[in-house]
Amino acid sequence: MKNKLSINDIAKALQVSKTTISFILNGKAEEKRISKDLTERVIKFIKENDFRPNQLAKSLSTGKTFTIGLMVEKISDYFFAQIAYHVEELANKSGYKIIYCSTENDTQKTKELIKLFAERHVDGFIITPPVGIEKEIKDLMQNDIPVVLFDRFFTDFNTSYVVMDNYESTYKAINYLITTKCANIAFIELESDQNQMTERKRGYVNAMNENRLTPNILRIPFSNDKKQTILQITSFLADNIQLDALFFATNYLTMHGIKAIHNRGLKIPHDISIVAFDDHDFFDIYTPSITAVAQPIQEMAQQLINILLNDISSRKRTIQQKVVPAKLILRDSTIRKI
Amino acid sequence: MKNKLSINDIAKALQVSKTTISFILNGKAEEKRISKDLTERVIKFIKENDFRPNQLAKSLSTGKTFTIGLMVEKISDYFFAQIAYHVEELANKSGYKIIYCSTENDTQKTKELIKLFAERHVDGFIITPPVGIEKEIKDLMQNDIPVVLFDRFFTDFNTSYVVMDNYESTYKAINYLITTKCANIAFIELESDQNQMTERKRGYVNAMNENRLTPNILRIPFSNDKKQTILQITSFLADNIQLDALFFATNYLTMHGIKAIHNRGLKIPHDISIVAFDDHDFFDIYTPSITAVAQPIQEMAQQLINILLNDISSRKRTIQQKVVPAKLILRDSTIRKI
DNA sequence: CTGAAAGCGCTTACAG
DNA sequence: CTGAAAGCGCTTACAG
Repeated sequence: MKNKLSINDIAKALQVSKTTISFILNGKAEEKRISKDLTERVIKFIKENDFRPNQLAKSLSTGKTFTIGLMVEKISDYFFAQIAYHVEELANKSGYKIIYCSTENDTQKTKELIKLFAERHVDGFIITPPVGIEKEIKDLMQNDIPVVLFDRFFTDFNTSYVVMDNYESTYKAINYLITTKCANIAFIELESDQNQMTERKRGYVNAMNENRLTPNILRIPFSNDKKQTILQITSFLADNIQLDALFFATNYLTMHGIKAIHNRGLKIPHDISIVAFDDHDFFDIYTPSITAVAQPIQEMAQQLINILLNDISSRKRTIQQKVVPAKLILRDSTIRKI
Repeated sequence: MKNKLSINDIAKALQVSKTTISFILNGKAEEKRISKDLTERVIKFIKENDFRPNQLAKSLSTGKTFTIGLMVEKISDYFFAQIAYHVEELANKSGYKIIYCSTENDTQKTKELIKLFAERHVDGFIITPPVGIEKEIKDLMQNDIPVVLFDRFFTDFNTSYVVMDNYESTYKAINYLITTKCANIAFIELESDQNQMTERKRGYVNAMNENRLTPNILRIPFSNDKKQTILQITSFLADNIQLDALFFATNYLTMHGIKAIHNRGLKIPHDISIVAFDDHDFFDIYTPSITAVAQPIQEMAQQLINILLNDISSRKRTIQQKVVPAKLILRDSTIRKI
């Protein structure tokens, strides 16, 4: 920005002190009892010259940047991309901008990114935490920087968060499958000990046990690529020909699982029913359409922003925890058997 | 950030001037011939106290924020979400952070957002421009702020950009359909006069004409919701039963088109072949898998960052324009007819 | 009703 | 080899 106007230039041009300009700029003209006449002259000048105060200078002196740090596992994933969209839209309304990054669920990378965002003095953080960053989160909180976790949280200490009801929604979905006469239901998940995953599994296992059915769990390593995952699910299906339903713990697993089901020449839902965790555009279009446990994305975004902005603007930090219910969207991939 | 260390505190604690601290911090110790002994003492102190300079202050005095403004049509769209992922990853390597927003292709909103980003002194812009923001782009350039457009550009004035070869890739895809003996090929597009769309259409029309086939174009209003789009395509199919292939100009149109094809009870590819512009995870999984014109997303992101960072770091602005070739990914939705 | 001055936390030209 | 001082462009407590 070369030769851009500053508050000083205006002060000089108008022969007024910059204090006065600043007050007017910040809508404190009345409060500071600046004369109407002067106020109007200044406003006119500002409009005519399209003056925009330098936000960096403003931030440096007020300590507020009106920037939120959004740290998600991977911005391009359907779920996170949707969250990013809604969070930005809502933040915008309150004058906040979003700076984002993908953690890739990498602990070390995330620690560094938190520091980088803190250096830039973001006003608050929205984070899907990988394991092992408890200390960094605590540091932020001790430094009085608002943080709200989402998608998952730490069970061993208290933070604000917005998560889905992973246990309940999975539990219900499995029970639904059972009402359709499925009995051999497998649970396909990522190898992860984060609570969003363990809760889904707990919902599955409890639903199965309560119905005197035997849980059957396939764990896919994180390091797998697409092809490996498809192969692994394919051979799992070959080894478990009794299966009549699959519950996929993430939407990407569902995508790969569908390929595997094809490889085995099985028909959905006739030979095997499937339910996906996390909805996706795709599931509605696919033939047959796919039953899914849908996260209420817009509501989650709204909660995240509410909690965060509220925390930013209030003087004392509060802990707020929201567990939002999911919605089981019934489609054609689950059908009554026999 | 309460009671955080500043360069002043360090200067006091170590009984050195802050000038010296600043030099050491910026790796200018040797250049400024600071004694090794002092340098080490300072570095040690910084490490021990985990001192991180306030980037706001730094930016205010240097004029550099190491922030890039990414303005896309909609961050949650598959294509833009992928671009966002790669752009951030690449920018990160050079110490840049990304601040993003969705323009929704709204001219007025975009103008305002450009100003908001400029106020924050982003070092450069990556923009998918809606129509009518030529003046704002020119202003940025005149103020010596690097801008690179992508996905589309303005034909009436010179800017840096990275776009796909929309004409050529569509032209080739249509010709491919013709080699599979399709003759009644319709082109389904969004009502848009932006060049990425008009170029795709030009590729279609030329390929048809050169083969003495009659173009048949369906334009979907921007304002349509999902349901309306599906209905519109469904009735188009009913009115044009001679069609043996559809080319969809965007991946969302493809999704809706597939539903419409289902509604009509047509089988892909037996009754009708389809080709999508823009690839999507979904297309590979769908049965039948969908032939698509794939944008080389990672390459585009790389070009965007190369051009922008190069422009940021060089003193004189350059105009760089890259037209990257697309790849026609043949899958099961296009099959030789008869 | 309005302004001079200090401060936010850095950088850097200049001086010795 | 090192430092005092001015400056980046704002805000705000204080004074009159």
